[in-house]
Amino acid sequence: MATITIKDVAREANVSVASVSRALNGGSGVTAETGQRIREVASRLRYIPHAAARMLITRRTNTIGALLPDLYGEFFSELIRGIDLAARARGLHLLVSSSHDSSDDAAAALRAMQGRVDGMLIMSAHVDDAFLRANLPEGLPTVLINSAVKNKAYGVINVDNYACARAMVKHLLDVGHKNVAFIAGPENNFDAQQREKGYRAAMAKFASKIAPNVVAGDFTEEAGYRAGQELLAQKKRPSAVFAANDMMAVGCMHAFREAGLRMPQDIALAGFDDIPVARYVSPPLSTVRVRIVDLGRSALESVATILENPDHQVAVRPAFGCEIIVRETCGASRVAASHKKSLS
Amino acid sequence: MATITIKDVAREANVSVASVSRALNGGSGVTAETGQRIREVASRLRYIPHAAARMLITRRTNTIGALLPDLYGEFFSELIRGIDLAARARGLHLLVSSSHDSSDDAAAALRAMQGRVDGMLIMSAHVDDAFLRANLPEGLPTVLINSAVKNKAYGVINVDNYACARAMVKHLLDVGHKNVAFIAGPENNFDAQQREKGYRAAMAKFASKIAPNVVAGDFTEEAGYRAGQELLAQKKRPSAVFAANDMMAVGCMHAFREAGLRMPQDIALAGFDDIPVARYVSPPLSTVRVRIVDLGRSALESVATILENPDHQVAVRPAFGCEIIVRETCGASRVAASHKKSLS
DNA sequence: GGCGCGAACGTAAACGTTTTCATGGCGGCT
DNA sequence: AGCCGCCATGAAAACGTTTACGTTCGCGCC
Repeated sequence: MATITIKDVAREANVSVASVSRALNGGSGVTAETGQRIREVASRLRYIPHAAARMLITRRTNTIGALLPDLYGEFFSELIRGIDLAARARGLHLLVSSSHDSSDDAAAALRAMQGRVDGMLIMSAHVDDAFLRANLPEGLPTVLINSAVKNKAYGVINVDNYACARAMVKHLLDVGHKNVAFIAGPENNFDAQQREKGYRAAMAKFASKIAPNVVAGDFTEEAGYRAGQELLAQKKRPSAVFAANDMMAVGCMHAFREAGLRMPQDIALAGFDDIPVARYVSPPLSTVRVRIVDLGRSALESVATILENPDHQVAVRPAFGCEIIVRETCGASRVAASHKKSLS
Repeated sequence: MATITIKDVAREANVSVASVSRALNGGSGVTAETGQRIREVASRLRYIPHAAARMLITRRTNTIGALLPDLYGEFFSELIRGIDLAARARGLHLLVSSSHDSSDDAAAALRAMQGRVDGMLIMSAHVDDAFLRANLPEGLPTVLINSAVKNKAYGVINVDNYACARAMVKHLLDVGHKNVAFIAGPENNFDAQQREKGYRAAMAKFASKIAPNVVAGDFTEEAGYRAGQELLAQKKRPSAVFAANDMMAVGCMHAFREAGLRMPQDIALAGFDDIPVARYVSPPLSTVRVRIVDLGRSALESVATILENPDHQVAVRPAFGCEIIVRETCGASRVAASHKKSLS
């Protein structure tokens, strides 16, 4: 209970507190012999430096804050895992604040972290330039994850939604589908916007004769279900549907099956995210996978880099790649092989 | 850049630092008028108290640490969400350290948190009584999640795996299956042990003529697949199989389907956890659901309670209940209704 | 042998709060 | 009118480190 301080160690080892500090930190400035003795005493006494006192004088918390939105399960845990892994590798601590749903909520969470962190990792839909300027102390190293904000003051790491969506649409066209429709995500969602842009770009480039066919959605299974019904009701039913995320694809799948359609024979389907469920629906869903662990890891390394050399201008990390996961719903030829692989 | 301190506020408001401190914290001991003026100046100057300095003098970090193992995605994020929600409601911060796979790893993570937290939330397979005594400073409020450790010094919150497994087995017996087999989890896993005990208890009580039939597993899909094959190779094939978790149930399902068996007509199947995938496999998997968010929330409240009145003896919270989710694989009669409900 | 220099170590200031204690003023009671 | 006590306020100590700056000592070189 009686917390023991550096003074206790100093007294027990017959040295001054300064020497104890030197021995335990740098190690330079003390004899190898005394250093040894001090360390010995310290561990015998189970001395643990008072973190707050150290922070106070050092002006370093060795902690990074992570501000995350109310995230879908799988994505969240993978992201945290990546961040945490990288943080521990660098001896940094991780202060998290997740599941805030309003802008005010996020602002409060952000302010609460003030002074407890050396840098911030922020991922949130509510975050824009004004928000950051209002709630972030200037000079605090900050990296934005999946954000549309473009400001020299912040690092940004984004998934290359545009290129990935484009690639998936191209794939669908390549395997023979002409009339590819798209189920959009929430309007104000940056990921969703980029994916839609990717869809439109691919259509414009590789299927210029077909008009883009976009129906509304909001990333929920429910919306996917409705969008599926809407697409089936169209005069000219699309031959393939690309949903802006897997949840909507799953909902869409229900609508198709309800209508008695087989996939991919009657209609093809693809999603985005490769959530675990994608493998287990039947037929297994073709989708686009993002390496989320790497995203988190990279985000942390980025903020750590800024931390280490503040002069160094904020490096905008290259956007992250994804990979096309070919399962059964997209009607590609190499179905069997791909499916087996994805199960192993 | 120039961080502004309480002194700056004091000077600007023509008061002493003591008054500023009082005005910003308790509010008592200072005129309403001066208090107002001070708060005004503080917010104009965008003053934010230096957390470390406050911790140093207060000996309170207002932070609790969470030590978590390498957890399966869904479970992890739900748990964190619950913890985080409760923490923010109480104005506490959350320092997380996850995905450590060895005991040494966990010890290092634990030690690194020393002095940065007021209390700990620990969930890990590697944690036993000796480990805690060696790595945890005595007197640090600690709550263990899903742990077999019984020590008056720590709070413990467990899922009632035993009762839930027992209930599921009873359900399988109730709907007419006689010969219920069990696929076990890892031997050293506490959850797995409890679930197996629940299985054995239910069999002993409600199907005393049938010998328990347990095959080995380790919570992976792969193990479930092998266990499924093993069960099919038995002289007398079981009429129902209860897997210790959903992942193994899914693997088992693959084995059954590979053998041309239909579920539930030819053989029934049930899992544990209600991971999202359970709804999407076909046929949808009957399983046992645990309210993980509540588990996390409750764990945090528990440690916060200890924090607030240290005298109060550590309350061992009652174990958490679960619910039986009846879908299609268990062959119960009310399939349609239940399925519809679970999708809504 | 003295002088200077570097290494080992000690002293004390500084970090930004909270909190205890002292001080002064003001109002109410006798 | 005088005194007591309360309340707002200020001064200063304390929290446990790190680090700049002295001080001492030993050693090599002139």
